[in-house]
Amino acid sequence: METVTDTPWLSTEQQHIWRAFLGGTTVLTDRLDRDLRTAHGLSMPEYEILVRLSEAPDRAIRMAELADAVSHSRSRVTHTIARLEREGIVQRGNCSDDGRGVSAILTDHGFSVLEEAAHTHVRGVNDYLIENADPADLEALGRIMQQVVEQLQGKRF
Amino acid sequence: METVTDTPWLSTEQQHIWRAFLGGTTVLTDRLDRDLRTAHGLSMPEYEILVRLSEAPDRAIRMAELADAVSHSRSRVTHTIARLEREGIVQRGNCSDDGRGVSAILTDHGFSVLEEAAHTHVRGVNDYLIENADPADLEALGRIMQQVVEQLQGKRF
DNA sequence: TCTATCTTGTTGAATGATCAACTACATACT
DNA sequence: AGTATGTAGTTGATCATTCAACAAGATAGA
Repeated sequence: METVTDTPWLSTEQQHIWRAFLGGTTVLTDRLDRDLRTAHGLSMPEYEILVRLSEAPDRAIRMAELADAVSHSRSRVTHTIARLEREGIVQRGNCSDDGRGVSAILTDHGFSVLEEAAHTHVRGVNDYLIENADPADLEALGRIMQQVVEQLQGKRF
Repeated sequence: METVTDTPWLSTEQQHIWRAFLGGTTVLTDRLDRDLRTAHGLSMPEYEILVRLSEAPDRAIRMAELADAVSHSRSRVTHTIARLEREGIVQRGNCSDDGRGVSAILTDHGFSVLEEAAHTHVRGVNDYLIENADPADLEALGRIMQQVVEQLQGKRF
């Protein structure tokens, strides 16, 4: 007899979907990461950060806000920004309103690195994912992942 | 004028889908990984390996084959199996037919660890992903990711 | 004001992943 | 047989991520 605490095992079909998802995300992110690295010396998480900065007013975002935007820990963002700073791609600045605050700012050099990297990345997303998928299926993908984000975003436990 | 080498920039809608995908996979895998870690001391990549082993004849798979199955590098699998071996979850064995071959074998203890972890993992997949998605959308997800796997699988360059 | 508590961001150690170099066995060719 | 090339797996160094601990400023309440 079933109780509410029983584990709801996946159907065969659901297992196939889940494995395709796992395998697909792995090979896709690996490939996009590799393309960016070899052509521009940028990892995908780094690229994501630069994209956010490039879109922000003054190309600057506070560390905590940036961490939330890309769903990384604060510590991770600190380390990543430190690396990017060493390469002259971003710089740090203080916040006027909050004495604790630190902003990451995209430099001009960083912006041009990003502009070049964007070609590689967008071409990859297009070729590996979008090009081979039915547009209706892509919309379904968007709906599902949007739902996942809204459900889990920010919830650590 | 456009040429064949121009970068095909994404439409606004495609950008939304892509960002939802990135954010969704990040929070989903983070959450599933955290659940497994806190409850069973296993990472998700480790869990994936144990699942493959549990389904194989004699609960054993050769290192290279295992690496391919989970899309990890050989080196990574070597290190991961070394860790799992230290914990008594897998053990190594030689291949009868190939002098170079090494098999990873799931131990009885490893199997029972996996059995328990499976409850946590499957519940997570169900609650975070499957439960909140339209079944037709899930099928679309499966189609897309299957396509991605087939296109990129094994291609390093 | 004084205190307690929360938030921000950083630090350094420990863990895990990547990369290049290497050993050993297998396969193919002469 | 002998040689060359390919494949399996490991190793250790380097790099990135996580985690716990911390310092400093913000906020709220007595």
